[in-house]
Amino acid sequence: MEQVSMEMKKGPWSPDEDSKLIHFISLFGQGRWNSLAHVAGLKRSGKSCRLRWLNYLQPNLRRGKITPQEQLLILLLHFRFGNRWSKIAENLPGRSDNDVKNYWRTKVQKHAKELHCEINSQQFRHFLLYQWMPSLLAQQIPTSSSELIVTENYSPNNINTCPNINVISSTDSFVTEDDSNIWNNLSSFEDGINISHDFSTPSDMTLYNYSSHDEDDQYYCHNYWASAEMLSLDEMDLWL
DNA sequence: AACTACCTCAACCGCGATAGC
DNA sequence: AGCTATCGCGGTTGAGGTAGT
Repeated sequence: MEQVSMEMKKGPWSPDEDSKLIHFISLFGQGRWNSLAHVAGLKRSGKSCRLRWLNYLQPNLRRGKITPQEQLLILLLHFRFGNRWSKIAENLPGRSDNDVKNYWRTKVQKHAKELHCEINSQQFRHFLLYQWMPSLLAQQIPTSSSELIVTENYSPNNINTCPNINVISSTDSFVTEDDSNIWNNLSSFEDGINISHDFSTPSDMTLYNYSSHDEDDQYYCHNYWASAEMLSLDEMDLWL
């Protein structure tokens, strides 16, 4: 049983508590959080110690705003995993499940509210797939043009299921180290989805192709062709 | 400068799963 | 097998910061 809550300190952690926790984790490692809190002389629950460590103190945590690449990945992975924040966070090095959850709540849910639609509705799903995600993608593409056009060329009726998809990330001219990491992380998808890089595409035109997956086990395929002047969107016309 | 609204994110809570006895 | 302790996850809250008026 957790220790009686009235004995426990709550609220923000002090620098002294942080350094105690860090010190004792360096001595004994993570886990056995209640014992750790006790031996460290912290008047905190084991739960509180664990949370403080995982979400704030552990090394290699990334600070600052969620990048467009990370946002895109969160949206993609949410199609795949739903509200399984820790699962999504596994694919975002340096981000905790709390970070992902906070992003979803403060940005995505807020946007759904502004659009007056349910977060899980087909309408909002289409907004994510055909407006938000292309715009995030566009932010990753170096462009000399100040004007970036996003066109929509799809029919909801053409959304097909697809059990086995190759996902081509981009040409080498656009692949940054971060991009590579993100798309490689996607290769951890199961169910036959894999990622590959296509370096044969002309350097002025990039094919972005990804799949998503909803709660009804439907796969959706999407292609983006992007150049410096234009980002066009087309629904992949395949059904296997 | 003061007030308000909004945003961010750290931290808490409840609950289910798991481990250990 | 059953009980208890602990862990981990997802949902939620609220303090503090910031932008707008």
